[in-house]
Amino acid sequence: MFKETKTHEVTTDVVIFTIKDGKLKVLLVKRAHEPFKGKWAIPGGFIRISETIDAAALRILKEKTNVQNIYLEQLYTFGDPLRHPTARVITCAYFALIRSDDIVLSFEDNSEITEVEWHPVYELPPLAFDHKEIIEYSLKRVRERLEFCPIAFQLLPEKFTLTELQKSYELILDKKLDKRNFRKKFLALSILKELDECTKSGSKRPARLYSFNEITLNSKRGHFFS
Amino acid sequence: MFKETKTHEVTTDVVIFTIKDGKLKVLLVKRAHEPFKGKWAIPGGFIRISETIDAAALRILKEKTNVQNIYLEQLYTFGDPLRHPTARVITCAYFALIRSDDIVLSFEDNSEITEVEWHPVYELPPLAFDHKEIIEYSLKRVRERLEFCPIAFQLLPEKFTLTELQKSYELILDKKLDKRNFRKKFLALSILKELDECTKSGSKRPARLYSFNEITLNSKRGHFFS
DNA sequence: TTAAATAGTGTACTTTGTACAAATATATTC
DNA sequence: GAATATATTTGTACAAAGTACACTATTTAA
Repeated sequence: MFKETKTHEVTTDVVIFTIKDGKLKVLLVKRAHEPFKGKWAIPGGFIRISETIDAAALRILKEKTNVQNIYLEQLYTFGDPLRHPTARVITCAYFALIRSDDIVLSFEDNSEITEVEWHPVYELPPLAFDHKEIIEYSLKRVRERLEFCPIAFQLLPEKFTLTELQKSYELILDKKLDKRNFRKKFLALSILKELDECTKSGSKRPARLYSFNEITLNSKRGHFFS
Repeated sequence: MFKETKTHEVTTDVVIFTIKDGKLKVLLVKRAHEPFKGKWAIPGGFIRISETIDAAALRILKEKTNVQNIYLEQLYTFGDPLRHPTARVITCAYFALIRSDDIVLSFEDNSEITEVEWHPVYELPPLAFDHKEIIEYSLKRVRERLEFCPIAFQLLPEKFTLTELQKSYELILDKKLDKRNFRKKFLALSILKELDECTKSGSKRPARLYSFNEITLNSKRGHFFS
């Protein structure tokens, strides 16, 4: 069925989420070579022999987006012997949340890849390997996190309106939320700092701007205050 | 610092919990060889080239305890380059919950190990590698699962009293719970089947026996009804 | 029969979540 | 500058879930 190799190869793949053009999107790269040449895939690469897995995931992230200091959490390790058609490759998957503003996607002269692009997570193209499963699982995890911890702020600019915050929740949970209840809950949490500024009205009534108070995140679990 | 190898080695280690003698315990094995010769460790082994990671974890579990069909969940993948003193070994850790009755621990003529024993999780000996961290993290995970899903039944015999059930929660959470509230909550969940039997009074007033209704567990997340 | 041990039970209060509709502030346009 | 369109903002009543808390009942053993 597949070529036996002496050892496993170990990679890390990173599902990178952002909100862009009013949609929840993931970063995909188009593969230059077989297997799955020309297919879209989530960015990934081999873990180097002297680097931690976290460091490898961060390196992959940085190669493609040039961002650091963002929410990055280990998701799950996928190791079906048949997930790669020609070798035994175990991948330790991560997911990340970033703000898409001022991010310039890049290849870094990487001949492995012919394109890098944001794709709406609810309208994905056919994907290489088991990457569809990995994205679905990371979406599930992000939703779970959202229940306990306002990680959505990783997707928002420094200053944001309550409507923008709610919109990010709705995009991730893929359902409408009640405006009054959403505000009540968030204001009760006292993790929002009400600013003296308002939107300079791109349209209609200006909205109050908020920022997040400092939050200590434990990336291994994603709870408040570790 | 450590010998460079061409590739990573990939293992799986399994934290196996049980309740025995009124204590929450984990299964440890004593290592026969270096590194960490003579030190206690959680059972583990290399993932074979054609087996899934789940299958490898299950194999390790079966080698030591001869049980199957129990709750086994992937925990986290630990990959610090310094976690193993002489090689680069990435380990995909799992945890399992089993009933300790009628379990015969075994080596299977394994020269890697000189002893197999249950150890109270709150009084651990010095452990090999990063196994202390792995056990601590799995304890944290078991506690999280307990909030959503009655996985504690994996630790109990087929028929049990509410006091026994509560005791298992108290051992895992490491705190006392209120008897009335505990009972109210569980009976409201309607996942318990009240039996017509009582304990044949090993002591004092006999207690009603219960069993669990069939529950569909999704081991990747551990929620009710997948 | 009495004492000791464990099993079993209910109520008031607090907190959290949910359903739901009207008034307000600005920009645009006529 | 008046009217209109659009997005912002606000509160209350009800339901559900969690928490604190103390006494009675049944059995065994002395």
